[in-house]
Formats: sequence, structure tokens, C-alpha cells
Amino acid sequence: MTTFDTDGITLEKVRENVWEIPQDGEMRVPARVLASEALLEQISDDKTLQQLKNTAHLPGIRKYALCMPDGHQGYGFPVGGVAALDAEDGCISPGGVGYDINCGVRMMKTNLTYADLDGREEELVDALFANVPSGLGGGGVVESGIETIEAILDRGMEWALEEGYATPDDLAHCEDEGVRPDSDPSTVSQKAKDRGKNQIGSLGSGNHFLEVQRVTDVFREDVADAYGLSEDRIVVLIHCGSRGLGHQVCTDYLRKIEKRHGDLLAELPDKELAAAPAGSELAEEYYGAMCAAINFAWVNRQLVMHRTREVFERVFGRDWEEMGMELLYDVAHNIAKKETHDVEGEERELYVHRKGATRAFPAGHPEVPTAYREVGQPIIIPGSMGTGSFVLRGGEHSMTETFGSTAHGAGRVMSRTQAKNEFWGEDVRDDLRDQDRVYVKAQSGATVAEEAPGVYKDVDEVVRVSDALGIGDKVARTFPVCNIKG
DNA sequence: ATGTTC
Repeated sequence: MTTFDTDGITLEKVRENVWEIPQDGEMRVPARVLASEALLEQISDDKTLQQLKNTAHLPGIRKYALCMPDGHQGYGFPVGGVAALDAEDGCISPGGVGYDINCGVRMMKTNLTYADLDGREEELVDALFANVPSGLGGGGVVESGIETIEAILDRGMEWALEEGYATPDDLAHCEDEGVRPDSDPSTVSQKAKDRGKNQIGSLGSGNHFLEVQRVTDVFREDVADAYGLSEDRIVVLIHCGSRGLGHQVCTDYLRKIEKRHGDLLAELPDKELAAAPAGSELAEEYYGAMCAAINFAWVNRQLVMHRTREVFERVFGRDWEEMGMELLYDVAHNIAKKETHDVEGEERELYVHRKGATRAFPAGHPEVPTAYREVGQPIIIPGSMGTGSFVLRGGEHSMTETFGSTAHGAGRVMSRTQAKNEFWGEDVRDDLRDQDRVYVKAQSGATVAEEAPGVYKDVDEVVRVSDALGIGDKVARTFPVCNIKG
């Protein structure tokens, strides 16, 4: 048997791209890493594998604790982690969702081609940067009072539709149609609401960005046709989350759960795995608050997209409808959701935690929007400023292998601190412009250094593994034209 | 990720 040994953890090769840490000690299930050997080398560089083993100790975890090909260490759970915890006798854990609740990404199409932008990149990037709020702190597309924030938390994209910021098609092309009905705004603290109310429609900082891209490759023509993608077409990618509101929800419930469920926590190998038992008051409250933050993040991305349509209208002097600026799809990659899955021949309701992992439902699944039902759910995997991004579709093995999930991005290979020592923001920006014709504009040079292409894993390899496993299949590749970030 | 340190 082929094994991979690292720091006292041995992984057994189950088959190509599938590695297993056997159940051992207090682990309730085995752990699985879905990666090539090259990616596994990188994954084993930090605490990811130990964290993955730790998550296998959670009550009610089913089948395996999973790590996607882009996995790296996070708070308690790995980023790139999928954990399905039974909704009846298991638990729910804020660390399995992450601080940025419903961090996610959406792709908007256009009928413009790269030639239409030629020579106007600078003008476009300046206009986007001037009009789409970004960076740390406050300032969004809309400023709101408490009634508005409550409505957003309660109704998500339906609020945006009522207020004229969204069309019915925008909702149809969003995971969960942009609404989590299980939201309970009363479980979101005043402090969280206060932090969110002047951040509605804002990118934030870190790895969040808005990017104008061109489609460079199509790998599956029939699926690309169904998605309306073709070579040379311009698309817009928006990557952001629930800002200070989601962060505060995570902090609030970690503290509450640590306090009230210390007995459960004492049995777990890491304090960062704090979890509320299924059926407990805090499990219900956290789920309601998390769903509210999820609704907030969808509205956030919707308002950024709405503003982007306006900017394109001004720059190109045409209506957005005329430019075909339709939402392809919006995926969440930091969420937990009650879903029903087959577990050893039995249908079980599970809290599927996807932290840095994307839902990847296959063709025929009832939750895939009608327009894409025959080809599978679109998956959007952002890469770096220098390597581009991918569109995939849910693969036929995702339900049996990963509770309907795949990777979410390239994954970092160096810390932000290390990146700032390694790179200088202005040099990164100049090189991208002069060598790759990528126009970057950011609030802070440090952010550009932190997000330099060299800090990321090879997104091609991440996507190749997803495709080879049949959990998310390659559909198209894009390359950046303009990028704005905090 | 984050009013960038509980």
C-alpha cells in the first residue's frame, strides 16, 4: 500500500487523488484528503492534517472528515474542509463555517468581447474603483437603518428584489435562490447589526476583489453553452462575504457555545472546535443567526453587482440589459446547511459544513436551477490575479464522495506577513500590467503584495484534481483584465 | 476574513 507520512500522521492512498487517515483513538470516522501528491505535499506543510483529524472527533460526524484539494489550516477546521454532522444526534460548529459567513463568489456575464475593452482598461478600472466601496471599515452602496438591516437579514435577495436592486433572474441564479428562510434576525446581536449596517454593498479587504475577466478557454462546449459562456467573452467576478456582521456573529456564538457547552468541548482535541449539540437552544440560535448572515452576504454581493452594472452603463453608454449583464451564478463557500444525504443506505438530515468548499450538485439534482438542471450546478473557483479563474459544473460523483462539494479556490502557500516581505505591491501591480495586461487598483499596496500571484497554490492543479475525481468538472477558464480590491 | 489584538 502506498502511504504518505508526515509529522506523525500517516495517510493511506485509497486510489488516485484519494488519501485516508484511518480512524484512530477517539476519531469517530476516518479522514480523507482529496489531492494529488504535489498538493498533499503543500497541505502537509501546516496544521491542516491535524485539524482534519480533530474534526473527525465531532459527535455525529458521518462517513469522513473531508479536505478538498485546496485545503490549508484555518480556525479549528481546515479551510477546504467539509464535515457532515448529523442534525439529530450530532452538532453544529461555528469553526466549521468560518468567520466570514457566506464568503462566496458570483460571476456576471456580458456580451462584450475583449476587443470592446481594448485600450479602455484603465478607464474601467478607475471607474470601478471609484464607485464600488472597498477596504476595511464602513461605507457601502446603501446606508441603512435598523429596519433595513432586519429586512435584509430576514429576506436576503428578496429584499433586493423588492427594492429594485435585483431581478427575478438574479434570484433564480443564486445558491438557495439567495434566501435562507431559516434566518432568525432576532438571534443576531445589536453589535453585529451595527457593524453591518454601513457595509451593505462593499468588498472589504484581504482576498476579496472584483475582477473583470475574459474567457480564455472552454473545456466542455455543451455545458459552456448552457451557461452562456464562450471564448473571448467578458465576465465579472465578485468575491466577498458578510463583512463585519458575519464576523461578529461568529465571534458571538463561539463565545456563547464555549461557555454553555464546555462539557462537549472538553472531550474535543481543540478548543477551536466549539460546537452546540443538535437540538440545543444554541444550535438553533447559531443556525438562525448564521442563516441571517448568509442572507446579508448575498445582498452584499448583489449590491456590488448592481453598482457594477451602473458603472458599465456609464463607461460604455449602454443599458446593462443591452450588454447582457446577467448573473451566471452565485456560490457560497463558507456555510453550513441542513441537507439530506444518503449515509450507508439511510437518508439522514445533516448539517453539512462547507468551510472554504463549494457546493457542487450534479445534473438532475432538484436544487440546481432549471436553466442548468441538465448539465449540473455552476461552480466558480477564483484563482489569483496572475493565473485566472475557473468555472466548473457539479460532477456525477460529488454526492457519494463529498456530500456534494468541491474546492473553492487556489489556497495560500504563504502567510500575509511572509508575502509582504517577499513582494512589493507597486512592483506586483506594474508587472501584472506590463507583462500580462492586467490592470490592478487597490486601496492599499500591502494588499496587492499579500495577494500577489505567487502566494497561491496552482489553481490549475486544484481544478485538475476536482475534475479527475468527478466532483467538479472543468467547463471554462478565465483570465483577468481589471481587478479592484481593498 | 476582521472597526487587521481577547
